[in-house]
Amino acid sequence: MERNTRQRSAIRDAIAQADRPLLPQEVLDAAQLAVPGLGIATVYRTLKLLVDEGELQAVNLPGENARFELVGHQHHHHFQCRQCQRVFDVHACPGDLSRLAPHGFTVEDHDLTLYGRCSDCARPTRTARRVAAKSPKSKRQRG
Amino acid sequence: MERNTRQRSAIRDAIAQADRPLLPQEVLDAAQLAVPGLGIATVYRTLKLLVDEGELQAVNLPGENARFELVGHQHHHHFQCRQCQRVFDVHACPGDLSRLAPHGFTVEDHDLTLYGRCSDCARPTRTARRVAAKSPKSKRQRG
DNA sequence: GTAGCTGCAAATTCTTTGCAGTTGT
DNA sequence: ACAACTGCAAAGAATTTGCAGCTAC
Repeated sequence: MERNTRQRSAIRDAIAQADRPLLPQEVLDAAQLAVPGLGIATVYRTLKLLVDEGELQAVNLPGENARFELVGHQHHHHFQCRQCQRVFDVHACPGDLSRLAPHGFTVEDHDLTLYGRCSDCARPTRTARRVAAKSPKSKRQRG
Repeated sequence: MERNTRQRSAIRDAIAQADRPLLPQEVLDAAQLAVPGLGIATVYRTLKLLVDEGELQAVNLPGENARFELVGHQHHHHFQCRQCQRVFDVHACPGDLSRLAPHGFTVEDHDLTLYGRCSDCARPTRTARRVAAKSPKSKRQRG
């Protein structure tokens, strides 16, 4: 049976209180405020467990490490700001995309990621653009 | 100035002759047929170089390692078969998706991946479903 | 001849796993 | 009690990098 430990609560809380999907390292940083000794291995183990239970879902953006968020809303997509690199939920969906697939292919699902500027970074020239730097930079493609 | 080596030609050819985006390891396997001593480091270095030159583009699917293909066609998307795991190009596009973004957000681009069954694997009950297994299985999420 | 390229191996980064000790229930 | 959980460190996998030798041009 699943236990209720300080570590697990801290990890749950960190994700529940975030307004966007978090990287495992971000989860660790946040959860360590409550449980200083928390290790990254526990974070990974707990994330996997909570995903398997259906409490969390992984958000995999191209060229980025997996992020995690509460399931809450069913089908939705994501938006990544090209300036601050943060990822936001998009609760809209283009709908049925079966027509896009080649003949003979069956479409069961889809993933969509929008790229651009978030409202904080979109401001033209007025306010100095703040670079949030909440998410560590990635190292792979699409940089 | 860029040189024309056996290794580089083999890597170019491997990708040019593939009918789908290839993983670095798949590029290595294919290119080693022409240049047996080829090392994986050279493949990575060459892929990065060719991407920077605009000759190749990286195809990043959620939870999968990056694949590489010729640029050729501009904007297109991808389809991954949930049975054989192979990835195919989709030359259709849903078009402008700005409307999906939250207020204040600016959409500059998008990535779309369709999931389902490819024409080989879609067959209902008739032909036995062949599991291609051309692409090594990944280990991360969405498995 | 020399700068670019290559293979090898070591280094990095992200994630998983083995193990012994800790802790919910 | 006892299995689940945890931290640590080692193991793995994917990718990058240092370096000395090779090779196009």
